[in-house]
Order: sequence, then structure tokens, then C-alpha cells
Amino acid sequence: MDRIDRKYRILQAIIDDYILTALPVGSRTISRKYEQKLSSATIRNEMSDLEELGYLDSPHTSAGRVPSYKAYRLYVDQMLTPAPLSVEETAFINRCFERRIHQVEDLSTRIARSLSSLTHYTTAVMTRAPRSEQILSHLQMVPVSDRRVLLIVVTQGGSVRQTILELDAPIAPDELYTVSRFLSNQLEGCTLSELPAMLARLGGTQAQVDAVIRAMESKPEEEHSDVAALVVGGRSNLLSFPEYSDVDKAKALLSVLETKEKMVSLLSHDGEMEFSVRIGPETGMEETRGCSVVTASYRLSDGRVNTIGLIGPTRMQYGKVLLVLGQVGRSLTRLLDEQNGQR
Amino acid sequence: MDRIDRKYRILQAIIDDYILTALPVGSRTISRKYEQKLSSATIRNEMSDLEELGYLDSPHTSAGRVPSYKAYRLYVDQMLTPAPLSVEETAFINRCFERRIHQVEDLSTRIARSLSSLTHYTTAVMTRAPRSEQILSHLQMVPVSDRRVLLIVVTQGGSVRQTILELDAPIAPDELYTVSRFLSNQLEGCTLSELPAMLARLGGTQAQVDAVIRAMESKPEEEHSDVAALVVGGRSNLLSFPEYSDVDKAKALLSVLETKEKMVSLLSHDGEMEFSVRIGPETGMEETRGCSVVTASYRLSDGRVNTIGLIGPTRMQYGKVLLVLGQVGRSLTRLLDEQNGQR
DNA sequence: GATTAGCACTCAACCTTGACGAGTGCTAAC
DNA sequence: GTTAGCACTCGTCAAGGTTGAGTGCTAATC
Repeated sequence: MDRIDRKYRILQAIIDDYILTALPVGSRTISRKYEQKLSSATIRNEMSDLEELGYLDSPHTSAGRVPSYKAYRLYVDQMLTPAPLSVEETAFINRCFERRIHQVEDLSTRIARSLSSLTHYTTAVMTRAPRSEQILSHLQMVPVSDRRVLLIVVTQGGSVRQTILELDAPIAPDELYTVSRFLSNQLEGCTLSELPAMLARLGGTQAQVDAVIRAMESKPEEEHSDVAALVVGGRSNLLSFPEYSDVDKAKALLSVLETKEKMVSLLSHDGEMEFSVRIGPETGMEETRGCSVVTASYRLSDGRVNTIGLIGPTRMQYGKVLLVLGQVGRSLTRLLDEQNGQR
Repeated sequence: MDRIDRKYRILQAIIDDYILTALPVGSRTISRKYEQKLSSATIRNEMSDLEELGYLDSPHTSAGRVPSYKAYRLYVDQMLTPAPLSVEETAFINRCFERRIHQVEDLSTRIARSLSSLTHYTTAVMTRAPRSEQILSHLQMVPVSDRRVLLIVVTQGGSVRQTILELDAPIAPDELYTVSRFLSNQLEGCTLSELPAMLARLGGTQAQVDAVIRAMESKPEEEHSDVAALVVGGRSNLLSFPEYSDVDKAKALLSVLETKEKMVSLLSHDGEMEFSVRIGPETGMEETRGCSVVTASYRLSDGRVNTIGLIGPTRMQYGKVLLVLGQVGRSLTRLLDEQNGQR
């Protein structure tokens, strides 16, 4: 099986080189840089086979070959060379998690920023809070005007959501305080999806409580209730890649980055996988043909799911990207668990 | 003064045309499209004068002329033709403010989005909350772990900030509840900048209160405490302009949009002006040479300052942009005042 | 005196052409 | 099975020519 082995070694060399240069790679390049024992003619024969097998495309006669999606798939699944991160890179990542996190939303921003400056790709950090699993830890109402109330819902893990409620009748600040303490005690520990049922059971106890409950029930489900936060960083990195020197392509991609729905669908994994690599057409979106999306997801102890994703051209440095994502993911879960853990 | 009048009419025509086409405009174009009474030769003479006066630049011989920054300045200050917004546009703007605002931060996002789809420029919405003027309306602490507490500060107007405090000693949830009610009552109505002084005066009343106060004092000032939120929309619009078909320029500009500090300095007015138009070098930033920034600022009743800004090439549709900004600004202040007003 | 027509001149944009080089496929020799 | 050699393809680049839009100047006209 030395035969087959060599074929794939050559394919790997081609992919490696193309990832580095973004230029179609020719037989001579491989012969000189990667397989010095073999002449370019031999490589040529092998490349011809590889093209037949569907791993290589030729943009036209005499322009070298370019890896196909199938090749990248194989590369990611079986050929990744796990060259470890440099000391500087590891240090850089650790430094991001050193400082204390005071503002909750700052963390995502900081991760997005450092990931994109580390990898030179575009980064998205999404925190998804499935309604059904979020456990209410505290609830508080604050008067804004005489019929308007700011409802603050804190879930286990310390994430905060706020909504404005409209009451039928005015309510005095002090009463509101009592009501909100009552409700908070009653509802603590139930999941957000149980809320409507719980509220219904509480009904009829007290006029003020009733009023608040009515307001909470009338509150329309927010469309994006599922997605707590989406932060995108390193957009300008996109324009460094020669594949986006075509302004129209770049524009289409930028526009995807601006559409929350599209980003959510790009970043969402199926199943429980930690990592997901989607290559070119596997992203399932016309605008991202030619892109790859690598994501890592972590389930936090409060039920929220954190997804970190990188978007770049298909000739992505998959090895490095996966290592970096793994490292960041580990640090992140450690940090968050440490923060919630000793509860 | 018919002489001078005609000169400026021609200048205006040149600017109008250049804003529309982004192409250097020649004497013939003006003669045909704008001043049919005059021959191209006459226009040529006038244009030669205008160049001498510093209002026009010629990229090279025989390429038509391009307005200088000085010309845009004059144009904005004195030549704006206030063609009113179309019915569709007004309706579009109004529609953005129709729906109820439940999520507070959604409003900025929605404004940014609609402004950029209306004008095709890039939009930034910044809410600046000067510490000194924000009045505390409510304070609430929620246990996260046994020594960690989520401090929620609500200011008048309904904006919410949260910070995690680290306590020296554990505190029971019920005690925390009492302490936070006590503090909330004590501190209500004072401005955020008065907080340290107020806290100092309260010291020594009670062991638990003391502990909380110590934690609040140790909380480092967040660097961006001044800027509550910055939302940018319509980035992809940038790439539609021929001036950014040069990828490097586009990249530099995108990168400015990603740097919070730079955006804050771009969006900050001096003084109390409602509108500000900064043209090319007036933006005071190397990367935005060739751009104009138009901003509108509104002081909200709770002391926060809301700034809406548009960024685009210097040949911006100033007239339209100012009208749109005005309209949006008016709707926005009305909405916000309505929301806080009847307190 | 202001306006216009005419003309020479300039210069970017565009197209064509030809040389160059990188790459392939095939064949024959090792 | 591997390699050397050769003919062929095709994109890239630079050089040269053409075109067209635009200017400045001058002389004629209103």
C-alpha cells in the first residue's frame, strides 16, 4: 500500500501548499518543495490520478491544480498534522482569560477580538440560551414610569435579560417591590419554558400579582429569544485574502455577517459534537460557497450553549484553527465553571 | 453680482453631478445637463476660475474636475437644496418606531439597520452615558455563587448595567436581599459620580452593608464606562462605492469601524450642536481621509447622549442624509421621552 | 466685454500584439 | 515504475497604437 500512501502524501503536500499560497500548485513545486526524491513527471502522473479521483480541479490547462472540496474534507478528516501552538500563541490565549470579567458581555467581545487577531480569520461568538433549559434564579421589577415596569430576569450563571412590561393599572413602587419579591421566591428554580404554566398556577392570589402576571403573559415571545448574544470580530481580516479581492464576493460575505439569522444558521451545529468543520457547499449557503466555517460549542453549567466560530476561505489553516479553538474553548469553560461552579 | 451667482451655480452643478456619478465632471456635461444656456467654452472659463479659487481639483489634464474639500464645505454650509423626503421614505422611518420596544438594546440596532438601508451608507449608533449625569433609580444584588454577587444598577430612563462583585466573606441570599433594598433606598436619586462619596458616608452602619460597600469600592472603573453601547450597521454598503473598490482602503476603513476608541472619537461632537458634518481631513483621522462623517446628537431626559452617525465617501448625499437624520432623531427623542416622560 | 466656435494638445482607458513562463500530457528511453 | 524531453496551452505582462473625453487658448461673433 506504499502506492496509495504516496498518492495521499502528494495530495497533502498540494493542499498544504495551496493553503499557504492560494496559488494553483504545479507538479514542479511539489517535486522541489515536498517530494525531492520524485521528479515532476512522476508527480504529474499522480496528480492526474488524483484529479480523476475527484480530489483536484484544474482551473484550466497549464495552471497547476487546486484542491476540491472533497480533498479538504479528506484533509480535515485524516491528514491534519497536529503541529502544536507556539509558546507565544498559548501565552496570548491565556492572557485573554487572565483579567477579571466584570461586564458579562465583554467576555465574548474579547474572545472574538483575540481569536481573530490570532488566526487572521473572522470570528463569531454566539451564546445561545435555549429557553427550555435556562433556570430562573432571580426576578426583579423596577418602576420606570407609573404603568411601565422594567422586568429583570436573572438566570443561573448570571445572565441577565430585561424586558419592559406594560401594566393595566398603575402600581406603587413599594407594592412592586413586594410583588417582585413574592414572584421571585415562587418562580426561582423553574426553567423559562415552565414559566407560563407556573404563572397560570399562581393566578388569583392577589390583585397586584395578577396584574403583573397578565403583563408578563401578554409579552410577546421575542423572536430571537433563543440567541442571547452574537458578537462578530475581525471583519477586516476578510479583505486580506486574495479570494476576496473581488469586491462583490467580499460584499456578499460581509452582508452575511450582518444578518443575524444567517449567522445563527452558520454557527449552529447539529448534535452534540464539540467541533464542526463545514467546507464550502457544506455551509449550505450560496454566499458562503468558497468559505469554510469551523465552530466549537461548549455547554455551560447553566444550560446555555456557547459557540465560537471562525469563517474564512476554504483553504483555511484547519490544523492551527482547531488547536486554537480547542485551547480557547478549554480556558473558557474552565473560567465559566469556576465562576458558577462553587454555588 | 449675477457673475458670482453664476459661478456658484456652476460649482453646485459640478458637486451635484460628482455626488451622483463619482466621475470627474467636464465642462460639456455641465453645459448639457445643467446650464443649457451656456456653451461648454464658457463653463470652461468659469471652471478655470473655480479651480483657481480652490474649489476644484483636476486629477490630471483632460479628466474633468473634482470638488475639493473646500467645495464640499461650501456646499454643506450654503448650497444644500432641501428636497424633502419622499412619502415612502418618511413612512419607512415611521415604521421603525412603531413596534413596541421590549429589549432596550434592540432599538439602536434597529435604527442602525434602517438608516443604513435607507441611505446606503454605513451607520453607527452610540449611546453615551456620562457618569456624572446618570441618576441611579434602583440597585439590586443577586447571588451568583457564595462570594460572588451580580450587582444590577438601573438608572433613570431604564438603562441597566451589571457588574460582578467579589465579597470578602460569604453572604446569605436573604441578607443580600435586605442589604440591597437598604442600599437602593439610600442611594436612589444620586448621580453615579456621587456614588463613592455617598457610599463613604453610609459606611459603618452594618457588617453586611460594609462588606458590600468595600466590594463596590474595589470595583475598578471600567474603561469604557462612558460608552454604554455602540452599534454599527451597513458595513457591506461601503463596498458598493467605487472609492472603495481599492481593497486596501476598504480594509483600513473597516478596521476603523471595528475599533471602539476610533469610532467614539469619530462620533463625538464638540459643543452642543445638534448636527455635525465633518468632511475628509476634518474627521482628523488618517484612515478616514476621503470620508465624511455626519452625526446627530440628542440629549435624553435621563442625561445620556445618543449619537447617530453616517459614514461614507466625501461625495455624500448631504442633503438627504441630513433630512433623514433629522427625521429619525425627532422620532427617537419623541419615543424616548414618551417612554420616560410620565414618571 | 461677454460668449462662443474651432483647434491643437493631453492623457486615461481600451485593445491588440507578442514574448514569457508555468504547467500539462504524451512518448520514448532508462 | 520512473524519468527526460518535447510540443502544446493558456494566463500574465509590457509595449504600442487608437480612441474619446476634456482642457486651454485664440479668434470670431453677439
